[in-house]
Amino acid sequence: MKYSTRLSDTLHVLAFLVLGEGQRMTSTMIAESIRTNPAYIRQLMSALKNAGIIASTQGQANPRLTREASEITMLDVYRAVEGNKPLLHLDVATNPECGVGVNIQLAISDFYGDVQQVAEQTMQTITLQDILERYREKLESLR
Amino acid sequence: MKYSTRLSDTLHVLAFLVLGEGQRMTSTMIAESIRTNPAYIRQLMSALKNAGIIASTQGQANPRLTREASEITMLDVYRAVEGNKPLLHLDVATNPECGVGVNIQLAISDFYGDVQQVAEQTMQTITLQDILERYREKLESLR
DNA sequence: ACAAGATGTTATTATTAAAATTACACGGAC
DNA sequence: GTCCGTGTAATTTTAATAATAACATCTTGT
Repeated sequence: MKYSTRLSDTLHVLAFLVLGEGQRMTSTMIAESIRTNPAYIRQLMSALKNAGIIASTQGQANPRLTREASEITMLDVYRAVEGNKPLLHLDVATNPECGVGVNIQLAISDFYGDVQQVAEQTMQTITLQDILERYREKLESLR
Repeated sequence: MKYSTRLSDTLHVLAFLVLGEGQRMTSTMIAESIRTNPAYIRQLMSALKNAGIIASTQGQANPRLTREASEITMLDVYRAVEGNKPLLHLDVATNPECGVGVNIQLAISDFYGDVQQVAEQTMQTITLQDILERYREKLESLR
């Protein structure tokens, strides 16, 4: 399949909202920056809205954060647009008649849980504010 | 796309080799446990061989670990079969004429690197031995 | 020598999750 | 009421993966 870029794209949307503060951002404008289509952007924003991260009003372009950028973590965004999708994937199609196979996958599952946990802990320490600051540093380093 | 189960499948292969110690495992036998086909198993084992984790001889079924199970980490296996594939994926197709877009992805990239690093550090602490022990615990807890 | 059965490798096809696209109901502002 | 926007569902296209097929090559046993 394709790799999912939902987290990247959604962080991009959020950063764009902050950077364009004051302006009323339409899904079409945002889509142009990401080089995708407005419907996809609206899908991502719909997920953000369900998660309580942004607010918006139908018919009118005025999406806005519901809390400070420093209070929105990468994990919040991941959960909003990827749900509980894990980073590593078990093989759930092993031979059920092979007890070895089934139980090995169960054992592996435990350790994948450990990896998932540290990844999520780290994602929880990274905020939209951090990303915006890093963005500004990138801009400055170009001069 | 499909989710990659190469890491899970390859750990499965390695565990199977240890558990069936003494017996000469053919790719066909292993494939039956994982419910897949022998050619796929041979591809995974070829990657393990290139990484120096197992040894084998052509024409003859005698794959074997080249070092103790306690010396083979989940990260070793990941690198062998997935290379440098990251867990989180940037969107590299953003609009290059939008400086905002490009630089935001660069900023995000830095933080993905942090997540990747803690995930890999954790994978490095998990050994094949750990998985085998957990497997045995799973078996016992069934009684 | 040669047949059987295994590995090692490449090429092709099928599967599947994701993004792209299309369509349209609905809301708000002029 | 028209225009432009959001919200959402359905469909199509794209791309990464596993499945499959094909075959060269090696090892052992007879």
